Amino acid sequence: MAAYTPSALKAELNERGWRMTPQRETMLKTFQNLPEGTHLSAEDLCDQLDKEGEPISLSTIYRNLKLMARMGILRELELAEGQKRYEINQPAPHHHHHLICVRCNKTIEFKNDSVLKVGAKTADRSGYHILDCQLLIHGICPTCQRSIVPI
Amino acid sequence: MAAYTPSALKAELNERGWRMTPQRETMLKTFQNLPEGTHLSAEDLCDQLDKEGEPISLSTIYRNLKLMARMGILRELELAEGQKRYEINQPAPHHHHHLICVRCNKTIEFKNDSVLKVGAKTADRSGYHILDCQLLIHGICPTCQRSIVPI
DNA sequence: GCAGTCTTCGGAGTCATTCTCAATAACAAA
DNA sequence: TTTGTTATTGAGAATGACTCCGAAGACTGC
Ligand SMILES: [Mn+2]
Ligand SMILES: [Mn+2]
Ligand SMILES: [Zn+2]
Ligand SMILES: [Zn+2]
Repeated sequence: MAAYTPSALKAELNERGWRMTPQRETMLKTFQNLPEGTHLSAEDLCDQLDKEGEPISLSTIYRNLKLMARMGILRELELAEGQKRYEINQPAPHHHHHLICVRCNKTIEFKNDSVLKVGAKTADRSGYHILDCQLLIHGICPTCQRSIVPI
Repeated sequence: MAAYTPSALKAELNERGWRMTPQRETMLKTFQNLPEGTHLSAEDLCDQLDKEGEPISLSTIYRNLKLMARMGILRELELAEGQKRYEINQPAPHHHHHLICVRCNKTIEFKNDSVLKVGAKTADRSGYHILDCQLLIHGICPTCQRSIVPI
């Protein structure tokens, strides 16, 4: 749950016998420069990097998304149906949670420090090294409540 | 976020122009009678119903799991990799959250009313009709912290 | 530099989930 | 109770997000 510089990432990778690569640095920088509220899928990221002239193969993207999520650099989100989305894992002042409409997937981000504290305390009590803490609220948004469309 | 009887389920289904079926009643009862801490995948449920002599086709199970989750009767959980798991959505005294090890998927359930209140308040403030509220903590469990196995 | 091995790439493969459609059966109205 | 309408089921096919594979490339430590 800390912000990473490329060299901090390299240090942590090497410490575990892994290697820094241009692809990993590109992915880190891309996520760090994303506007708040952006949640990228693997394909989204692949397309965006293509457009920016720094293409990375889809397999590499999948591999490194999972790696960086398990290192606590990225958070893995299950917001919409069918595919995982990722965002940078920011510490306290930027850390946030998600409120999602199950019908139209409209997503609202919100912050709450007390939830974050509950998360830290709970993980600690069980001896877990915490990587991410997200409150997920599913509901039906005002628009969808009014709509006649079922489900 | 309320407990359902078969007739309450039928009433709510009919209200929307949908129908009560033996399959839906069987699924509801099965989830209600599950021991606490049980998280079933679609295939788990299919296998269990086969053994109990009340088989339901896998397509029907998938269809109704999603339906019941969107009605707020079941909660859809993304605990392990690769498949969704479901449990009954209990109100306040039984409602709980999950702490998960990203390496071995060991899962601990815990209760916290203040988080539940934050969830209700947040949904309300945005006009969302709340269906589920789950705090998801990802971390590394004590055993996996000690293990030499990477990632 | 060099050896060792971690990583990348592209394509093939996997499998959870969704789709299709004919047959069935709730539901509501008569 | 009977009947018409149409939601639902079941079996298998199809989809697609994701993983695996193997050869080629490239970090790291020595
Ligand atoms: Mn977000
Ligand atoms: Mn649970
Ligand atoms: Zn909506
Ligand atoms: Zn573990």
